[in-house]
This record gives sequence, C-alpha cells and structure tokens, in this order.
Amino acid sequence: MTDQQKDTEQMILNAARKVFIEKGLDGARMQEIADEAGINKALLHYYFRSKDKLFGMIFQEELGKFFPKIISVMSSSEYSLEDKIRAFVNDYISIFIKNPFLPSFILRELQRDPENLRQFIVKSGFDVSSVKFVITNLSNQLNMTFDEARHFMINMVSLCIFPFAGRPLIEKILFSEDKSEYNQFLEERKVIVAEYIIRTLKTGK
Amino acid sequence: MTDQQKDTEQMILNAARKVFIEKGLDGARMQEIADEAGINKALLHYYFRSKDKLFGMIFQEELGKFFPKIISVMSSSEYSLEDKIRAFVNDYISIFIKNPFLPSFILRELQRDPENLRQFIVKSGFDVSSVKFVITNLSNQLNMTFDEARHFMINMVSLCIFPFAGRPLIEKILFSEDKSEYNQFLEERKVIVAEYIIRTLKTGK
DNA sequence: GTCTATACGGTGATAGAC
DNA sequence: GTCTATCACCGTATAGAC
Repeated sequence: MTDQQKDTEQMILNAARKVFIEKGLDGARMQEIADEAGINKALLHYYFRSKDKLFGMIFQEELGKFFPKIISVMSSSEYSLEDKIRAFVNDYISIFIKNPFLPSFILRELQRDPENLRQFIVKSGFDVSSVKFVITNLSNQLNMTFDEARHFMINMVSLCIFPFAGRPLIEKILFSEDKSEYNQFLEERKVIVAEYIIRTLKTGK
Repeated sequence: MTDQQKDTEQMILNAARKVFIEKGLDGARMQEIADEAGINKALLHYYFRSKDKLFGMIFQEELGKFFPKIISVMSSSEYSLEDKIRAFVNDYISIFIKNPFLPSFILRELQRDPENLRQFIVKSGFDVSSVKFVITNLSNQLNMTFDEARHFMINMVSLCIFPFAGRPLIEKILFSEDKSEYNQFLEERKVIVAEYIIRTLKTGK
C-alpha cells in the first residue's frame, strides 16, 4: 500500500468518524463525509464499497475506545480497592473528556441495532468475562452478593458516562451559556465521583 | 372535531410515537408509521402536514414525560430528605419501567438537535428554575456548595437513567439471555439506588 | 376524510474517462 | 487512484378522485 493510498484512506476514516459520530448512521450523508475529506463520493465507495461497511469500521473503532481498558486494573491485587476505584473513574472520565460524543454515539447506535452487538464486542477485543470476574472479586471483598456487586459496578459506570450522554439537557437546565463551566464540572467529576463511591463503602451496606 | 377525526388523529399519534421512539427522526419512515396506524401516507400529511411537524408533537409529549414531575416534592418540607430521595428515585425509575425507550429517545434526539431545546422545555411546561431551587435547598440542608449539590443531584439522576439508556450493552455483557432478569434488576434499583444515595449522606462529605 | 397515483428531490451506488 | 456523469431507488409530499 502506497503512502498516498494510506493517506486517502485515513482522511476518509477521519472524515467518516467525525460525521458518523455527530449524525449517526441514519443521519450521516456520504456527500458530507466526502466534503469533509475533501474528495468526492465515488472515492468513498472505491475504498469502502458501501456506507454500511464504512460505518462498521468506525463503529468498531469507537466501541474499542468505549470499553474501559482499565477494567483489568480493578482485579489486580497491587492497589487498594479505593485506589483502584480512583484510577478507574479518573481514566474513564478522561477518555470521555477527550472524546465527548463517544457515549452518545455508542448508545445511539446500540439502540438502533442491538442484534449485532455480540460480534462487534468480540471483534473489538474486549474480554466480557473479565468484567464478570471483577464483579465476583468485588462481591468477595465487600461481602456482597454478585447481584449487589453488579449494581455497584453499574452505578460507577453510570456516574462516569451519563453526564456526557445527557450533556445537552443538563447543561441547558443547570449551567450557564459558558461552555467552560460544564467542562470544569466534568473535570471535577474525576475526583468527586470516585470519592462519592468510596463513601458508600465506608458505611455498612 | 368529530369522534372519527379524533380517533384517526390519535391512532396516528400512537403509531408515530411507537416508530419515532424506536427509530428516531432520521430512522423513521412515514410509510412505517402509516402501516402501524393502518392507514396510508397521504393521510399522515393531511393531519400533520409534514414529518417534522408530526415528530415535534411526539417529542414534545415525551419530553414532558421525561422531566421528573416529582422534582417539586424534593423541595417540600413535609418529608425528611431521605424519604424525598426514596420517593424521587422510586417514581422516576417507575416511569422508565413503564416507558423503557424514553431515555434513549430523548437523549438521541437532543444530541441530534440541541438548539431547539430551550423552546421545547418551555412548551413542555417544565419549570427549570424549580430544579435550581431544589439544588439550592439541598446545598443548605447538606452543608454543601451549590456546585457540590449539583453533582449530587446529577448523580441521582444518572443512577436512575443510565441503566435504561445503556441497557443493550449492559444486558449483553452482564446478564443472561432471559429478559426478565434485567427487568428484575431494574425493579431492584427503585430501592437500591435510593439507599445507595442515602448512604453517602451518612458519612461526612 | 380517505384513498390511489404521481411528482419531486435526494441519496447510495456504479460506469467510464483520464 | 481520482474524477464527472448518471442510474436506480427510496422517501416526503402533493394532486385529484371519491
């Protein structure tokens, strides 16, 4: 593959990523992706055959980003549980600060087509069983049932993700016009959410 | 307006609600709505002029459901703070159990078009300032800053909503094929989330 | 009010020149 | 590999009969 090919392909992917994440599969237009990439529609099909194929590439990539890579840290024995929670929350929220529309994108497209999810998860290289393993560990450490630990885990993830997925609404209702205020708020959550969760552990369940 | 008119109009709205909520504005087809309502496309336009207009009706309605009506209860002085939290969480989660796709729908469409949000909120009759009032009250009762109380409030809402918006993903990763298991899980959260939040109040911040 | 038929624009995809 | 031109289809919207 020549450099030129690689460049064009990459430019297309970058353009597609931007448009698909903002508009979704249904809302995106091949013309808009072509414009964004500075080429024409025909070339999109030359490289990726169809809109669906191109979308698949992007979705796969983004799903990979979405899955918390640090999940395995949660099951290590090197750090205290509290520090693991701090690391998880901090890293996960940081990912979304870097990719603010990632949560909305993933949630939207999963809703649109939940059927193919399993194969996408497999291809993304995410190890589903590791999450169950983490939860089992949690249930042991915290004297909880598996079900309770699952609630706990999902609570943690909810607190990280929702302020991104619900940003338009929350921001309009509870924040000023100044976007930096909400960004500041998200920044604060790296610490606040972790401490909030840890606090629940200090009282008996 | 005759009964017949009212019936047809209502049938269209019911069909449109179902299709729009599932597919979103971009994914929905007027043909599908017509089929669902047992009529033809032309009649849709006769009653609602355009797809956008029809969508607006539905979105407006659903946004009204989405806003927690019980928010004012939070600022009453009749119940203890803990009981108010229990009531809020219980009622809010109950709404989503009855309307499981409401959160995804609202979040998706807000993401698509955040601009017109303000006017939609106004028309939905939701009083934005009441939320700020509740948060101010919270900050007084809990010896917090406004900013901290806002985090607290958003945490509470996150824990209620996210398990619905993220259901396809969570269910696939952490639950069995049996749908009733996840429904049971959501049912449990009416109590678990409230107690989880209350627990954070019992340790000093 | 409700239907069938159709106009009209847009969109994904392909053909073919260079 | 990249472009222009074009096709075939689909989706919204309207015309007009009943």
